[in-house]
Amino acid sequence: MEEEVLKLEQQVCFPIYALSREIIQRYHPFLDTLDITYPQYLVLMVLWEHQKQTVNQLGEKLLLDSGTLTPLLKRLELKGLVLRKRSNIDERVVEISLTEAGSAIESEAGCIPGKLVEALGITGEELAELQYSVNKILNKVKKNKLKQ
Amino acid sequence: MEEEVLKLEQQVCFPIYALSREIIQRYHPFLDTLDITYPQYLVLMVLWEHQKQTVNQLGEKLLLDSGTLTPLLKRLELKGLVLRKRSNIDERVVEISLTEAGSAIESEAGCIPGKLVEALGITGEELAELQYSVNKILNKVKKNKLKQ
DNA sequence: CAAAGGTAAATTGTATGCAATATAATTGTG
DNA sequence: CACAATTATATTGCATACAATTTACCTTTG
Repeated sequence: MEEEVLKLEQQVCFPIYALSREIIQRYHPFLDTLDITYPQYLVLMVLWEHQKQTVNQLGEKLLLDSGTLTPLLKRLELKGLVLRKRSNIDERVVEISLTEAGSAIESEAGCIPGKLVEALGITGEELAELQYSVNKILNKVKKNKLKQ
Repeated sequence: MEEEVLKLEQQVCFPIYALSREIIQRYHPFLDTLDITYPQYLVLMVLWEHQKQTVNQLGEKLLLDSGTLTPLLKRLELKGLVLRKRSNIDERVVEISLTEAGSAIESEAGCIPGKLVEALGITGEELAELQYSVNKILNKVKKNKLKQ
């Protein structure tokens, strides 16, 4: 009986981990058009909403650290989509902002969420249920993280 | 109005992607004790249940390809936890099985799922709801994958 | 104001992920 | 049986993730 806890389907994380990777794969055809990866798309999404962000602010929103973000942002800079500039007020801080090209592709990206849901073959209701339960747990886990 | 679709919280995938990484981080203290990573733990879990598996079978269950599994399995072999052996019947196939050490740590791992739920600070009910909605979508997406 | 302490990024090293390609073995077919 | 097509892994190359450390720059405090 008790060995049941070590089965794959019953794990807390495996289905989430697998689903995350599956969905990111579905993004590929759409993101390829823009020549960006999924994490790069997330960074751009934050910038489309907030114009300018420090590496730290991006990290807080995306739950990523500088070890991941620094090289990723350098690649976005190379593609000409963002600017990286040391703050004048505090030289430790690097401010990330959009270039014209980076701003421009927002309109091209607008259709992606809709197309993705279609590509996944799920209903709006199923999606809403999933988002609700995932967000609830994510918020709890994030809060719980600060306590540790 | 319509630009709302490009906000982070409303994305299909971001919360799942972030939650997956957060949970895997919570596994760390427990997996460190066994000196294995999370994907390595998943492979062992399949083997604890099925004794012997080909690389392909592992890939189907974990949704990973040989590009990920081959080096991962070599690392597990180096740690002395699994054996990799070409099948006699079909030399293309590599069969993965547990060593004594690999079997032995199953009992040490038995307590991990319980400890993890505790570490996440979520209730059994919340967990059940999450598992239900995630598994439902994952199954749909997996089925949908074959059609493509 | 100088030294200690803290902070923000960058760097280093290791381990995934995964697309694309290569390699080797097996199978199907004329 | 020869040979094309298929299949199972392995390899290559690139892009994350992330722990741990380093570096450079503030900030605080005696």
